[in-house]
Amino acid sequence: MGEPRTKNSLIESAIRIFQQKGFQMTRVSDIVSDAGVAQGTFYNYFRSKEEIFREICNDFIDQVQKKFIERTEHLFDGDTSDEVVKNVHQVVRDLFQIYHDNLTVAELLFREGIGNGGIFKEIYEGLLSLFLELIEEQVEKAINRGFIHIEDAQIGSVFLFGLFERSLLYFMLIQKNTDLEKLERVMVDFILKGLSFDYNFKA
Amino acid sequence: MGEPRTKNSLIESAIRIFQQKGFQMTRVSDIVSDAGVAQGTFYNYFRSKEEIFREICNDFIDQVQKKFIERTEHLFDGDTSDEVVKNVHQVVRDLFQIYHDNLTVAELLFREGIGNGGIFKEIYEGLLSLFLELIEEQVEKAINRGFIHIEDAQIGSVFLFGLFERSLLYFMLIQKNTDLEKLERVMVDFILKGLSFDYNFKA
Amino acid sequence: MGEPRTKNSLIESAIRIFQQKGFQMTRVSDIVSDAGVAQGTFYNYFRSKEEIFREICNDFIDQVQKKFIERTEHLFDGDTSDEVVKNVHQVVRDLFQIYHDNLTVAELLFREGIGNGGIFKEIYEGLLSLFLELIEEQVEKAINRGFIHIEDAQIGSVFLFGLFERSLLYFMLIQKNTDLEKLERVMVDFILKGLSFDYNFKA
Amino acid sequence: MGEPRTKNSLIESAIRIFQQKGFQMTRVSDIVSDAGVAQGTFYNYFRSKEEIFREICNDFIDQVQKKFIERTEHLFDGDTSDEVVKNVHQVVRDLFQIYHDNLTVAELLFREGIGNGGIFKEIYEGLLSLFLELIEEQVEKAINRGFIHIEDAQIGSVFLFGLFERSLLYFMLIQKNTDLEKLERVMVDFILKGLSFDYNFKA
DNA sequence: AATGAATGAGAATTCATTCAT
DNA sequence: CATGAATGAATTCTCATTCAT
Repeated sequence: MGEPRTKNSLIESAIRIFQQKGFQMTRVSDIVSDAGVAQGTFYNYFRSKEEIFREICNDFIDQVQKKFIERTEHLFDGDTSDEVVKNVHQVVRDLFQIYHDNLTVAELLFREGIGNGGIFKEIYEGLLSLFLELIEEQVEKAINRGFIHIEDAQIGSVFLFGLFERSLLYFMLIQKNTDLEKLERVMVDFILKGLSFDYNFKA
Repeated sequence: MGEPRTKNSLIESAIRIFQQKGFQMTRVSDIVSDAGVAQGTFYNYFRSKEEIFREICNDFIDQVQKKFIERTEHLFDGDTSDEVVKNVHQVVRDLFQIYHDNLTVAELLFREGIGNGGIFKEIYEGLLSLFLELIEEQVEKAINRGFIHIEDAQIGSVFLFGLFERSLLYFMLIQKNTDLEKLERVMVDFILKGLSFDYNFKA
Repeated sequence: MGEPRTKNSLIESAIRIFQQKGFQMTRVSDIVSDAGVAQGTFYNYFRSKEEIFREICNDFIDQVQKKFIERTEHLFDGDTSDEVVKNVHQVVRDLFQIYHDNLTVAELLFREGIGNGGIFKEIYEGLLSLFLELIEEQVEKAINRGFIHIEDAQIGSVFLFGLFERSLLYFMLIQKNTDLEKLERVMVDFILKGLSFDYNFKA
Repeated sequence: MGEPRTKNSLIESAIRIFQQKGFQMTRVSDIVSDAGVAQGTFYNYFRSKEEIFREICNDFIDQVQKKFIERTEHLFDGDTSDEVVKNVHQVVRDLFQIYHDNLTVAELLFREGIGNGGIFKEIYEGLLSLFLELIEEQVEKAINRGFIHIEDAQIGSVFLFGLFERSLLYFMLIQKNTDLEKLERVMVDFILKGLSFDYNFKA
């Protein structure tokens, strides 16, 4: 009873190997030998290689989705420009945190989702649309409230998302020594200016 | 002089199938049957499945690389803000054009490059670094000339690249009916404002 | 004294599943899950999957064998044709009964014994020879006593056996609603006439 | 071109091994090593182990079915008892021939069709029903014409079929040295008498 | 006796690549 | 150059059996 040790160690190994070699190139034999169990043991816990991948992603997806919705709702909240700026900072910081806490899986999902021929494209693209919609909604609200100006809210959302996702992964995965506080500061500044934010706005 | 018909038809088929199924999922037999030649014929022209992929990408990479260098060099050229704006527009438009002309291969390289476990990660990441360096150089120059302001040139470059690449692929591949002129306009505006461009600048 | 409950429940489950899926396709895990015990428990009672099958068959075989010998010995007993006819009826009825009482196992053994590649072929073919010998012996005796006439006793025995076994299984398994009394009547009539039985015989 | 040598040798090997070990116990590796080709070669010709089995059976089934229909139609043809007897002989001889010519496959299909858990049960049982129907039809016709007497035509057909199939397989496969002409003679005699055939019949 | 996690040999199938014609 | 049959290494997944608790 309560023997998820084997299962956990399979999951940990799987994450590690998936990240190194990608889903397709990862062999079940790689996972089990990394986990130090027999080939058959794998199939006591997962029906297939795909299933363990889904199981790995699902936690992350649920969490990210929930937090993203939660945070993004308040992206441009505030009655004065100062409050709004503070809020944007807060949201960006929170999203940084989510990614940071789940960096490995985030990368995994990102790569497999973008990568061709994947069964995971659909998962990833589902998330992507959701995020874009949420962002667009906030951008539109802010446009209506009159303190940001951009010709097309949807285009703006794609800019925000691309800028955010790409740089996060770049600075968290490739250029790892980056000062995240600075990144946040520069990002918020860039975004707000890009959106022609009215820094003197008062409700 | 013109490549033999057979080789071209293999390349065309390969591009089509790679794009549909991705590199890993594409079988040499898919390519040859699409091209209407025998299995063995493939190996008269390409040493391996990988080689045809590289050959497909190389043209695109060479071209993109050359044009990117060429164009980017003039990103912020100009003695007045009007001239600079015009130039940025020009560069963005040219890059749009390159992507547009090579959309299929661009997507291919993008997906395989991002996708995990690729032999193509290295190709893609090489390009990425090159582009980031080139952009950073221009951004730095513009900062020094005093008409844009951003705390960190490298971070800014990553923003520019992420924003540009992500939205291009989004609007060219997923939301295909987008008005590209509008996209260009909104993008240039967003970028320049995001970079605190001095719209009244005069050399 | 009574077998332990667990063993019996394993045997019952095994019979059910073997009949549904056949020996090869039945997994030990099917049996144990049907019986509601753990995988390991199976091996406290049976050394292997094969062993439980043998054990299931053995009871039936012993019984059938014993009764078959017992009955067949008296197949054509009797001093008048009436007595002989009555006896043949009795034997046929008894054999019907044995099959009827053990229909599931009879089918199991029949199918696995006929079916190729079986370890059970040998068991089944052993039974088959025994039966054929016993029948032949009786047929020969009857020929010698002069009230049936057939050119070759062995061939006749195979006819009797084929006719009997095939129709029993057909009418008990496939066309289940058949009137068994009628079947008996028609069968005895067919057999005796086929064997040129002398209906006016008197010792 | 015209290289069915490999395919034929695979089929021959498959028949041999299937017969020895049965479908389930036969490994594709057994077949290819018997045929002297590589494992992969098998899959150039057959999609699966099941497919080669079906392909093997189909020829036989088609042939048997066609001839069985053809022959059985004339089972009790004739205007005098002599003619009818001659015809029955002819039909039995023809069916013997069909089985004899395809003995290996006939056995294969018989065993796999009877055997439990098979995908081939359905094929076999389809054939069985067809045959039973055809025989029954003839028996009924003969009853109506008044020269055979049996209480139930269906039961009689099952007797005929069981007797025929079982003894053929017994004497062709197990007791191989049997005199087939004698078998035919004894069988026709047994059948006709069993059916209370009127040996003095005239239309 | 009962448990059920762990085992690992073995099976089917795929597919890039070779090579004789 | 073109062909396409042959190859066989590699991979996923199954399941009877074992054994420590």
